[in-house]
Amino acid sequence: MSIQEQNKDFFKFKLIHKDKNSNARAGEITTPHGIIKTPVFMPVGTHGTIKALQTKELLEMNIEIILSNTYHLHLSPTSELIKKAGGLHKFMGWPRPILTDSGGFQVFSLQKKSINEEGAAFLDQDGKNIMLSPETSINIQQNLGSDIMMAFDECIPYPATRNYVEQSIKRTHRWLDRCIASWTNPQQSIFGIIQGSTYDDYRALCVKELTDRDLPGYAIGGVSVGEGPDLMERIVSYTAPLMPTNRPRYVMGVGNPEDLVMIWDHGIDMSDCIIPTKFARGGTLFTSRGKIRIKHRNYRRDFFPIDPNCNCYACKNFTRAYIKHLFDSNEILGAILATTHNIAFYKKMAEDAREAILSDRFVEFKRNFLENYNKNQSEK
RNA sequence: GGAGAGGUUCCCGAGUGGCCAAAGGGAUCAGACUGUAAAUCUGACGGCACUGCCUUCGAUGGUUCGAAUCCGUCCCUCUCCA
Repeated sequence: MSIQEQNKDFFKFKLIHKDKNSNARAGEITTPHGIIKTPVFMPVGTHGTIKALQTKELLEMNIEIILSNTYHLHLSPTSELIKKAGGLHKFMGWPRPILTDSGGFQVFSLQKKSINEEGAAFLDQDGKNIMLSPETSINIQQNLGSDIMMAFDECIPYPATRNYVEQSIKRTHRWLDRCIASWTNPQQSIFGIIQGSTYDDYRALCVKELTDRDLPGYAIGGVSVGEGPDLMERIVSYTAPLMPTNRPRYVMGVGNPEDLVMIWDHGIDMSDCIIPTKFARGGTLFTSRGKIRIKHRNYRRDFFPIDPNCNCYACKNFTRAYIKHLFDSNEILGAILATTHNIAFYKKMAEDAREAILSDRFVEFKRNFLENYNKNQSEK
């Protein structure tokens, strides 16, 4: 019996509506910790916290699901400790759904590592050896108690040769079977990850291999690894239609606001990205008129909110001049308000997209969004 | 009044004869960031007709092929003793 069949009492995806003029779709995911309306953007909380935000603020913003990370929580404080604390939800005071990445991205992003059939070996900052395998990754994620676990994969760097990609995806599929074999808790779903780099046939092969396993959800991985926006869209637009319509489709690690409307257009339901939180801490804020760099001199006497069209706490109560001042003074509240706004902006985007899809206006929504979003840039 | 220490590019602060337009911080300005080793990182930061030239290391006058660096004089700060 497949994982999907075994955990269908705990995990459901309902496709509510498909936009008539695009591939965009609106749905609903039911998990043990609550319902997620799609399309959804998942803020990233690698270390068990969305940097600069309190969980109560995320709840107030109606964030429905967050992402956390196997690798980092394994290093510290360890998944055993979190299990003792009652699981990650309880440990971090987050009652809603959590998706955990498997550590597969760290196989791509961290410098000191090696990969073999067994798994991936990392050298951590203290020079300690860290081994992550399909079994340890799933075991850690089960200790964390996330609602959605990601299969342990190799996120293939760009560019990659056909030969490398072929060897890598075969190994990732063997790893997937080992992940499935390690799975014990029907309340936790496992999503498989489609790799294949920029090669259509390998992407298609991965979709087939994964759907043969009948998993509760499927993700497109190995994008936003340096291939650029055009290739990313090509991969997503080719791969998404091959994916089952009755399962959530997740694009990992994406992206900019432009990327989000792009992937939604191609029928993607879920995505996550560090951009809104990380950019916020660097002073880049997203608005309906494009990005602004709040540290720039011209915001010194700007007494308007970050985005006049935004209803977030930061925009309702503070001016650009004040937030610039906080950044200039290196005050932590600057990062807090900036992150609050960026997360609210992404949340509103997803809500607006969903509303548009439900009334078959996604194409118009996307056009209007991009037109406004690019205005700022062209005015400069 | 006496003894001592010191004045360096926006600020702090290295530099005691050439490799010095002058280390390193800070500030400032700009950029980057896509399943987070990031409240981080990178670049610019005297001027210009810019593989070179000009101005700059308290002021001024010297020594020297060559001075922020050595010498004279002056101005100013700080510490201690009266």
